[in-house]
Formats: sequence, C-alpha cells, structure tokens
Amino acid sequence: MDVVVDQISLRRYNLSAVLRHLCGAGPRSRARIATDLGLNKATVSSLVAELGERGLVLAGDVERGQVGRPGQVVEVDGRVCGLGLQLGVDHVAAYVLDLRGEMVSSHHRRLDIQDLGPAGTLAMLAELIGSIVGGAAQDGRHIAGVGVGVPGLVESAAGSLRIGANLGWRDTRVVDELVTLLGNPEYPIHLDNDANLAAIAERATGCAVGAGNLIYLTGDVGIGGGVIVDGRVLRGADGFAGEVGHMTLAGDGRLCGCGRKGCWETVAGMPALLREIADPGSPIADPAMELQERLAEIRRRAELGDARTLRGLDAIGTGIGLGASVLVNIFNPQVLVLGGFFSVLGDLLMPAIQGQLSGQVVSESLSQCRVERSAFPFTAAARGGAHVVLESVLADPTRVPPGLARAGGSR
Amino acid sequence: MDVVVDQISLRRYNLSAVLRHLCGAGPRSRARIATDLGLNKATVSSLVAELGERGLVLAGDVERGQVGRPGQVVEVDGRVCGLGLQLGVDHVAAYVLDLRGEMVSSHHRRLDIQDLGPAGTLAMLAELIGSIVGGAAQDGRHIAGVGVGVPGLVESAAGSLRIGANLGWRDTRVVDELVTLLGNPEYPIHLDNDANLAAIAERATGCAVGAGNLIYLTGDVGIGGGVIVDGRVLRGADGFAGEVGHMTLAGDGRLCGCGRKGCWETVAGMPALLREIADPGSPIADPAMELQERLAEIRRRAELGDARTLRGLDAIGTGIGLGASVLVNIFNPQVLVLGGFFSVLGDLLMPAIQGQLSGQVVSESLSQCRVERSAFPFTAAARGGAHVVLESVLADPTRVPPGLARAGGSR
DNA sequence: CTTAGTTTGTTCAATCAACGGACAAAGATT
DNA sequence: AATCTTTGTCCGTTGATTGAACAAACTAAG
Repeated sequence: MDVVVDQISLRRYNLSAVLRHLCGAGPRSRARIATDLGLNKATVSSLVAELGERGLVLAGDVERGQVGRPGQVVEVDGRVCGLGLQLGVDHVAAYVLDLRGEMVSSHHRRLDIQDLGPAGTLAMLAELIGSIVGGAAQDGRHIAGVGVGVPGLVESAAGSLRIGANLGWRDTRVVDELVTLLGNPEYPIHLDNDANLAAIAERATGCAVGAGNLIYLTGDVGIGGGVIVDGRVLRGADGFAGEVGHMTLAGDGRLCGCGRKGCWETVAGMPALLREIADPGSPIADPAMELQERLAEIRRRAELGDARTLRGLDAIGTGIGLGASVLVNIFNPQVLVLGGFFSVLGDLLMPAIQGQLSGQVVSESLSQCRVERSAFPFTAAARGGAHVVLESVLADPTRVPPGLARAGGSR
Repeated sequence: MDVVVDQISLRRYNLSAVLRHLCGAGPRSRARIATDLGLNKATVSSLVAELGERGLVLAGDVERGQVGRPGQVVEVDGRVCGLGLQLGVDHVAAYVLDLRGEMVSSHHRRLDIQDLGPAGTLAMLAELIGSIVGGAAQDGRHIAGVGVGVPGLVESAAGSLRIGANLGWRDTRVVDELVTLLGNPEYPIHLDNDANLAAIAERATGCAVGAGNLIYLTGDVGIGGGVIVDGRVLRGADGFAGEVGHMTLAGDGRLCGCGRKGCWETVAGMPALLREIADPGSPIADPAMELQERLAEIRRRAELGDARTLRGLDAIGTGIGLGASVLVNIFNPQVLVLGGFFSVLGDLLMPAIQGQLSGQVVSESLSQCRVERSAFPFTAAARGGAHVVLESVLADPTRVPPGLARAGGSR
C-alpha cells in the first residue's frame, strides 16, 4: 500500500545521497560533502564511516586548501561492480563497470541464436556470467548484480521476454532460467529491453550525461526505442512502452515484419536503406555480409559521391527524422541519441534528420533538441545493464553487506 | 542539488501518507490506519493530532466492530479546498473541490477572448478568483491554492504561456500578472496546459481512477494531449511535452494551422469532421453555431442513418485511432481518455477507433488499453486545476498552517 | 619562531520521530 | 459479573540528525 518512512529508511536515503554525490561530483572531503548536501558535518562523518564499512568508499589523498587544516578526501571504492550483458541476434557483449564509472573488463562472443535456441543460449549466457563473476571475485571485486538486455517486448518486473521477434523467442522466462542455471546466486539478475538499457548508458556516461529526458533509437533491422522521462525509464502500464518502431507513419506503406503496414521501421530500418541504395541480389544486400563491412561499403560509396547512395541516405535520414519529429513533439527531450547504424552513418544521415526536425517540431522555436550519435553504437545496452545494477546500489547502499571493508582491494 | 532527508521531512512524509490514505481509502479509526500503513498506533495518534490542528482531518462517528472497544473514526476535513480554472476561447470554468473529493461550487462565464485581450481577460480572471476565494472564506473554507489551465505551450514552472495559438496569446506571464492583480495573495497560483490538467482530473475522480499511465486527448479544433507516466504528468525537458496534435501522420496531408503539413489534427480535429460531413457554407459548418448545438445536430443525423455523416464519423474515428495507436505503442497506457467532442460523440466514433487500435498496436495481444469517454468532456481541466492544489496539500500537509483547527467549520 | 586565523573532522549532549509495551477505556460475549 | 477483544494514550527506549565545543593540522603574518 502506501509507503511509509521510518528512521532506517531515512538513514538509507542519506547514505544514498552521499554516495550518489560522490559518484556524480567526484572525490571530496567530508566537510565539503556536508556543505554541498546541507547536512551536518557530524552526520556526514557517520554516513561516510558506514559507507566505508560496506566497501563503497575509501580514504583518498589529503587535499590542501589555501588555508586551514587539509581535508581527507573521500572517494568511491571501485570494488563494487555491475555486470551488464547484451544479447543480439549473432553475438553477446558483456561489460563490468565499477562504481567509479570505469570499465573493468569487456567480453564479446559470437553465437548463432538460431542454432542454439533459447535453452542453449541461456546455458551459454549463464556460463559466461558465472566465469565473469568468478574472475571478478579473484580480483577482489564484488559483482552486485547482473543486468541483461534483449531486443523485444520485455516484462521487466517478471524477468520475462514476452515477444522477441528478432531472436525468435516467445514467453521466455530469462531471469528464472538464469537463476536456476546459476544455482540461485546471491546477486540479483535484472532483465530489460535493450533500447531501455542503452538509453540508461548514454545518460550515465555517454553522450547524454545529465539529461533527464532523452530518447535512444536503436538503428538495426528494426528501430527500438528507449525513453527516459525525468530520469526514469518509461515503461508504461505493462512494461511495453517505447515500441516506436511500429508507429504507423506511412499510411500507404509497405508490409512490416510485425504483419502491419506502414510501420516506421519499414521506412527507416536497414532493409529500407538497402532497398534504396542497391538492387535486390546485389552483393551489398547479401544477408551473409558482415554488418560492419556493409556499413563500411556504404560509407565508401557515399564518400565517392555515388548519387544513388547519397539519395538513399537522404531518404532514410528523412524517414528517421519523420519519426523522430513525432517523438520530439511528444516527449520534448533534451537529447535524441542515434544508436546502431544510425550512429555509424550518423554524419551522412544527420542533415536530413535535422532538416525534418526543424521543420516538424512545434516547440523548435522555443527549445532545441540535440541530436547525438551514440557513444557506444552497438554495446550501449550491455553498459546500461551494468549501470542498472550500479544504480540499485546507489539507491540503496545497504544492499551491499558490510564486511567488504578492508579486504585488501587490489591484488 | 541532491535532496537530503532530515527528521522534519520524515514527519512531513508520514503526515502525507496518513492524509493520502484517508483520502484514498476513506474514513477509518487510528488503529486501522496503523495496520494499513504499517505504522505504530502511537505514531498514528500523533500524526492524526497534528493533521487535526491543521484543519485537515476531524473526528467522525464512532464505529462499532463485532467485539472490542469501538473506534473513533478519523475523516478528511472538507474545509481545505482547491480552486481550478480553465480558460477556453469563449468561456472560463471554475471549480472548487475539497479534500474529500466533493465539488463545493462551480462557476461558468462566457467571455470573448479576442475582444478582451490578455490584459482584460486576466483582470476578469483575477476578479473571479478573488470573489470565489472570498466567498469560500465566508463559508469557513480555506482555498489552499489556484490551478489554471490554458490551451497552448505552457512553461509551468515559470507560470508562463509561451504560445497560445487558439487564444492568440504569446509569452504571457499569466501567474505573475494574476499575482499582481490579486495583490500577492497568500495562496499559490499554478499554471498548466489544459490537457495536462484534464488528465489529472480523470485520474483523480474521472474515468481513469487509479491508472498510473494514461493519455487524455482534448477533442477540439485541435488535439491536445495530456500524458501521465507512472502517476506524474509528462513534461519533458522544457515543459512542452505532449504536443500530440502536431505529430506528422499524413505525409500527403493538408496544411495545419501551425504552418506545417499533415499534422494529426488536420485529419481528426473538428474542422476535419465538418469537412467530411458537410459542404463549405452549409449551416452546420457555420463558425457562429454553438458547439453543443452543432454536436447535437451531428448526432441527430447519425441516428437518422445519414450515410455521409456516418461515413464522416467513421473517417474521423479512423483518424483518431491512427494517432491513438501511435501513442499507445509509445506509452502502453492503461487508459486512453477521449475529451471534448471525441467524448460527446464517443459512442459514434468508438468502433472506428477501436478498430484502428486493435490493428495497429504491437502489444495488443498481451495487454489491452481501455478507451474511455471523458467523465467531464469540457470541464476536466478546471477540475484538474483544483486537484493539483489538493495534491500539493496531500504531498505536504504542513503547507496548511495550523490554527484552522476549531474554527467552527459550518457557516 | 611565534601567534593568530582558518578549516577539518570528531566527540558529546540535545532534540525529535518512531516504536514497543503497558494500560485504561469501552464495548461484546459468556 | 467475569472474560475477551479492540482502541487509543502514555512512557521509556531506540536511533538518526544536529549544534556546539574542541583538538588537529595547516597558512599567513609579524
């Protein structure tokens, strides 16, 4: 029912405030934290002591000011980490990030989802998670949780992928399966839509740092959307919000993979681009071609001034901009982040996108929405998964048990 | 910077929890509140006492259970009220609602915005506010604040209407003007977009009670959108979110009042309906005709089975459904509320709307979005303005100064 | 080198909110 | 009349934040 507050949650909240402040604003003395946050120095001392016991902060350098006693800098401890994974149709990426915001390790594996099927893929995922967590422990690090991103309609609270069209999965209880395979690990596992996680990553350390309202677009076969509203992921009533790729924008449009007609992805996804710039059967449209190679080839043609390629990019950019203008009208975000191939080819697509936005957005004269190319075009979701874990620690530092205190840290 | 909690805000939060619980769940004994909220009986007694001193709750009947000592029921005091106003192109509506959720009074005035201009209109508004507040005080009631809804791009935090196309206003500092005209009243004045307020009203007491995610559409000359995400109004970076009427949905579309082409309102607004069902110059398309009369005439024709009218309603319903499906895909709301003429003609439009939605929404197979006709087709915004005020009292009961305690209540 | 001034961080008593237990009040049941 | 049940208050305890005092550590000026 209604959430009520007692003194324990008050303490928790202030622990969170101090830790979050250190993460966001950087290392500083206790006295500085106190004035920054409006807390009493004594309170901050007490809070910092508890955070230290939990292995979340440690003593840093001594900082001399102009006059007066130098301060003992408190800084975030890098031992507590989040593990994020991103499952794509042909690969899996994993990142370990620590609370300081630094990347501890990254892992990439190719795999054939079709071949492995859900069970085989999840077994492989579980094994990967297990080995990363084990390796981190040997390094004296503590994985506080795992965040997994998958493309499709995800019921995040239930840890279930309801419809994963691209993976060919349906009603897969990903979290339950992984928990079983890993033998009920002590760390929690969180499942989310890949675009949501990507948006979180861009906001945390990417090209949208500090933006409370942003939209991330995955440029892939389809177009996925991750929307952050006032700092929180837009989920909707059942967690299915953000299905921007299937907005009906072209009434006269062609058939979409979802069975409907005129979906946005049909005019701005990768197949649409290939249709524009190449005849069917031409080598560049060969499904077997590596994505990176295909994008490199498109860029080569564009830079040589190939008219059809340039026209095609302009058309796709206009298509992207058309849908983007709808979203910007609705959400009035600070930033629109282009992911996937939208980002890789971003410089070529940008003029058309910007043209659409400035022509179609109502509030354009009052406020401008920045359009940015993703800082991590194909790996943002994995990083976002790690950030979800780290955010849960920031929101409730008492989730990390005390005792990690003076474990030695570095090896 | 970061918000920090001390014991005062802890108290505030729990006062809020108790008051909100009473508003939402109805009158009940202290003991019942304690078990409902998980608070200690002693704590609840203390909280209730303070709420009583502030004139927010009062002692009700004695409630006998099966056995044991009867409980003293605590109920919400109706003396604290919110005043909401809604400014339309040709009228202003005002509602006073009390914390119990009951309507204390309503006021309607016709006015010619064009004729009065911003200054004259605001003077009239101020006078209306003053007289209502004065009248309420004589009734022993306390107006805790004023919420004003206007159509257009509103910067709510600044209390400014940036672009009010229908009113013909631009960069009007509504709140500042009213505060000056009213001589710095002690109650705060809040300005918001009318669709936002309407959404709040429907969620508070209308057809979307309890829905954390909903979309309100004003069916007017244009289409305004008010979106609630996880219980909070979607504002975006600058407060201009929700401009759904100017989504570009019809690429080949006709010119919109905003200067662009293919906006949603051009295919589903009132002018589009009139274009479909009547020739230019026909009496029903006469701008001088009263809206209510026009709607009645359309209904008459539809019920007589006039083919053109039925075709037109179907076309407009399809147009509404087209844009609605885009919104439902993006937001995954529990409820979509139709306001204005969408609501009045709702029964006639619904088949086409529902048809579009079931055909165009991706998650339709997993979760269904209810479509409802507004409970207050043309006055929801005024009610919503009052609810904003009441919500601010619920969020922080200490805003109401103590001393209203035993002032006598009834007149 | 000494002294004054500044800033940091800890200690300690005070304050305040919530809590648990005890208890009186008020009624139903036997 | 005795017992049981429930309500609401009282009171001492717990725990978190706070303000003031103070020692520590350093700079700047004389």
